[in-house]
Amino acid sequence: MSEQNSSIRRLIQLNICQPSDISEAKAEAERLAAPEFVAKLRQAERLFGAVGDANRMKILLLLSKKEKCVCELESALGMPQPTVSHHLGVLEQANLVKRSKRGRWAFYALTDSPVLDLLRRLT
Amino acid sequence: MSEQNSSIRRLIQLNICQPSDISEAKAEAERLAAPEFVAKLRQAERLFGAVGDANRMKILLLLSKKEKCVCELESALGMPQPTVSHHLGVLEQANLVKRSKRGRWAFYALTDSPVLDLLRRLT
DNA sequence: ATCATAGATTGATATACATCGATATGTAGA
DNA sequence: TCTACATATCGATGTATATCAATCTATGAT
Repeated sequence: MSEQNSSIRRLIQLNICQPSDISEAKAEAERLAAPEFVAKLRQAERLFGAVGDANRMKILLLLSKKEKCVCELESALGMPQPTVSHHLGVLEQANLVKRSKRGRWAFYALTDSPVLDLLRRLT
Repeated sequence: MSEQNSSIRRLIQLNICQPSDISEAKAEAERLAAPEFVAKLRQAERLFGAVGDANRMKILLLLSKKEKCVCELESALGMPQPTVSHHLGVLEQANLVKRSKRGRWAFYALTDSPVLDLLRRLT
């Protein structure tokens, strides 16, 4: 609340920013560091981290038209099954896809996350 | 176009999916692998990768009210200056913030990216 | 019950990335 | 020009994550 470094004292002296700016930022930072908020950030990290990979984006876009099983994705993307499975796991943890097992097959379908709308806008 | 693995042949035989599904997925996958699209994916990776970090999200949220210089962020977040500078660099590369140098200070302000709207929705 | 098979998990390896001390760069004031 | 200083960059280190061969699990078919 009080320990300001010299740079900031100078910022205030030179009227580049107001003391209120500094204390407001400190207060906001405290809010961002609260355990409750940290949990939200972790979830957002998982979400953004999950889409932030080209191969997973490809998977999401492939699932846009219709749900698919692992072997379909494996074949379409030309990547080994464990790799596909791994990425699907990450996407599932982030709640971007949901799995439904039917017989031997595991079908993955998109959930309706706002992140997916954004992904489509961006690509 | 033709080399289907046995799993897929069985999927079709059992009428779990149509051959057209497979060829459509292949076509879509080819589109996703095109150099032009790969560039888009790389840019999206940079963007999602940039927001997909708790510290950088904190920075973005702190900048929401008003642009700030490095030392303000350093003080508010209690992290060393090179770390803050590094994160701001990542955010700048992703076009999420823009830098304006004023005297000795470097002020960073948010751009108006749709990702930021999403971040606010999620937190 | 046994076998074949779709997919998950494991484990090893490589690569990417966060962190942050040390140092370089550029700017302002004297 | 010299000094102080805000920020950027470098470099070393630790940690996380992608990839994929090998293996395990679970399910359906015979």
